Amino acid sequence: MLKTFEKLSTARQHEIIDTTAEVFAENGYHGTSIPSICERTGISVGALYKYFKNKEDIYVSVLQRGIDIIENDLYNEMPEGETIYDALNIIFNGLLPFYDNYRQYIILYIDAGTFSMNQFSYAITDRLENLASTYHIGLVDKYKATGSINPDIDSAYVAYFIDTYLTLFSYSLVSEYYRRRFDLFFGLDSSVAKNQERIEIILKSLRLLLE
Amino acid sequence: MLKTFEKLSTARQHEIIDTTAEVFAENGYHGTSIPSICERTGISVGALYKYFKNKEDIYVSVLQRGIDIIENDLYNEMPEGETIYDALNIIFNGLLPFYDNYRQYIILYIDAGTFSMNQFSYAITDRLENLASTYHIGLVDKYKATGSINPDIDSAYVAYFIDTYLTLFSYSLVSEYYRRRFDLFFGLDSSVAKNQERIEIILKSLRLLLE
Amino acid sequence: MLKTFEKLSTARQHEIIDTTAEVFAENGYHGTSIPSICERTGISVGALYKYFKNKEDIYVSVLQRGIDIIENDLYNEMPEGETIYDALNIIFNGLLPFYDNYRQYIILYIDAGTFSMNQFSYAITDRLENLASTYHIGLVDKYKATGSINPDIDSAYVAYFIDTYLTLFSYSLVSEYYRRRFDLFFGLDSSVAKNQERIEIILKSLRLLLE
Amino acid sequence: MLKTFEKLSTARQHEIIDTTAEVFAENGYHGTSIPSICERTGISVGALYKYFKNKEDIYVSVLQRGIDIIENDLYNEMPEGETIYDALNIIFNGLLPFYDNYRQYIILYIDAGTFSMNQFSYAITDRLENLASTYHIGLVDKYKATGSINPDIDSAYVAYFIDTYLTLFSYSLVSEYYRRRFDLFFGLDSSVAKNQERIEIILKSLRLLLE
DNA sequence: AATGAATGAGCCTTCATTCAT
DNA sequence: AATGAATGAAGGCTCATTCAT
Repeated sequence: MLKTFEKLSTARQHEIIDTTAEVFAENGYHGTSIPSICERTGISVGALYKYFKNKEDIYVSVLQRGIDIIENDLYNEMPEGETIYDALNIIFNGLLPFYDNYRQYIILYIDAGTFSMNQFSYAITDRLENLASTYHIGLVDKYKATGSINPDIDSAYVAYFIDTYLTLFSYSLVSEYYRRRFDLFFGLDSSVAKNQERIEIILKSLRLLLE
Repeated sequence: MLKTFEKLSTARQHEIIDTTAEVFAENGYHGTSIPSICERTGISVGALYKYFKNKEDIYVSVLQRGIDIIENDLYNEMPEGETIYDALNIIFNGLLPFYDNYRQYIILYIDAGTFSMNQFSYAITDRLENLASTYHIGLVDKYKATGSINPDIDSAYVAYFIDTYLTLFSYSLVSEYYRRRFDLFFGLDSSVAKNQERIEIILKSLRLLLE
Repeated sequence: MLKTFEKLSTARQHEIIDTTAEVFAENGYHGTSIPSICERTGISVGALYKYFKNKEDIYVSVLQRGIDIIENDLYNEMPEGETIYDALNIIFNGLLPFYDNYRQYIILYIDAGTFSMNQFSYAITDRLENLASTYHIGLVDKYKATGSINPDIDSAYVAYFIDTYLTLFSYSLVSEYYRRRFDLFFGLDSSVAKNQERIEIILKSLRLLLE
Repeated sequence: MLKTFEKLSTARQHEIIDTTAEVFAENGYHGTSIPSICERTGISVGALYKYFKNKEDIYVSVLQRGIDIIENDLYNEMPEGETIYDALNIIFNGLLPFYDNYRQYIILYIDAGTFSMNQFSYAITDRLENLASTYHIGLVDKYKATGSINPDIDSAYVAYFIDTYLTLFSYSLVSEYYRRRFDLFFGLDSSVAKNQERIEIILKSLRLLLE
């Protein structure tokens, strides 16, 4: 027999989880109360506890949904591009609409790296981390083949480099802290700088160091 | 009139704050209770509220102390080294003893990048972020002068690159999440890999991309 | 129109009530939840509330069934025996199989004597208490007639004496408390003593004081 | 350092526990809510949880106090009396003022025999049960010595007999159920019968069967 | 200056009961 | 007739903060 929650329409399930993710993103796990989730989702306390076992189960479900989204929206296909820089351009720009729709998941993704969230690392570790390393190493290998990157360099090094910049750029999209950190290095004024501008700097940086 | 807390000996002040930092690091801001701080520090509730205005004030004081330590222990002087790689070797290895003494502050430093901690950004932003960018740009400039790095490249790019790797390595010292992420890229087994090994990979990576 | 519950086969009705009685026996009235009853009986919440008005009604139905059983299984016929001691031997030993099948009702019978269950007294008082006194007074009168008991003693005194020992023995079958109390008086080791042994002590006791 | 509760005056401690005992007696363990205890004792929830670890701890403390009282008020000294019947007369009548002051503890004492309270038997078993058996066996032995009771009968049998009648009389003082059971046997009208009358019947009963 | 007892709002969770399907 | 999703009050317990001593 299906779990109660799984009997809801997929759209409704997503709506509930995405909204809940927002609340967790805004306040953190411990800072989020069950009533506040109920209020935002329009679900009664009783119903919520029919849907999920407890607060931890709610959080894990949110994290799983986040990974699903990242998997489907970000890592589903390799971008087409003449050189790896074209490809990276597409990837970085692709983050912007993702950010518009699902910024809460980027936030939770940062939270997941936090020490006090270690108890949840089991819930994301297996799937998410593999995803990024596999994807980026694949990307590098692909462009090694087309000659736009030096084939003598171990792909892992390049892939880690790219992933790192991508990760910190994602962080900067939602965290004032990471945004200021970036802007400070490159002399940008955080209150007016545009993400487009930041992407250009990053791409230039990648090019500079990879070529 | 002096704040009550400041009348304590400096050593006692540090002892209290460092211990409190541990508790916050372990449980996060919302997950930390005042009674748990009192228990760990051996201070009575009444005294704690004489020392600090409220929970938020305690947290801010902890963050300030963290920056003091980082400033004094990590960024106080440029390492001596023939090439920039020698210098970086010293810097990365210098993190290990720092980690032994003050890992709680690294954890709090990660927490600070979290969205739900944005309310505390003001308390660290001004000092800490400047510190890192100034230091690393200075470092790069210094070694540009000695010729061990290409003077045509804008120092900001190199400095950001170095700072990024340093930051993520710090994170990996305390966060399972970041540790696994790194290990996954480079095919290390997280349960046995040593930090020394990770530092070598990072230094090789820096060298590879900078030379 | 018949109550919905009464349209079920008698066997099914008994099955449901006996199982529900188990749950109430294990956890007490307030400690028993409707969902736990549904789970154990395999009945849906909706159905349960079609069968019974509310939790109180369920409990009362269980108590009524308990009295039915006691009436039919324990007090339906006088035991045949040469002397009253033979008869009592049969009665006490008859409790053991009853206990195997319906221990939950003995438990509920103890609960019923509890102050906080006074609200349910009405549901059992009228039938159950009369049953025991009538039966035991009848028993005594019968054996007075056969000469195995002194006819000058008021039957009520003897009957109450017998009923008391029978009641406390029943209690000891299900309650650790009453079992230990008995064993302590007679120097038995609760962890190994057998019910057969206890019955013998009781019968000896009755004989000693009645003869 | 003393527990917070133990810093209160003994009178206040007793006041709190005795009142709490009343609430538990009226509603049973599961039927009693923490707020209801707070309301009746005039203590705040926070204070209550400073005094006691949790609900179970409160209950156990109440049980312990009950045993203290029983020990000091009921079993502290052997009654003086020419024959054992004089002594028993004193004992049974001694229950009446005890009942006036501490009826709640008699109720809890009944509850303790309940199956769903088995989890608490550890808290009373060791002290209370020994108390009664030791006392009554001692009583019987004493009067065997003075010749008012047949010295050939094993004291345990007589003591258990006495204790049983005493126990059920106590029960009848607080439980409608046990009161009616007694009255039914002896043809009393529960609505008008006096305890004095019941004591006389019991004493006559003891005399009848012991002599 | 220091203590820790006291408060009661708020936490997570479960409950008896209703009602649309 | 039967299901089980939904409700929200109430459960036990912890918390940040105050204040009398």
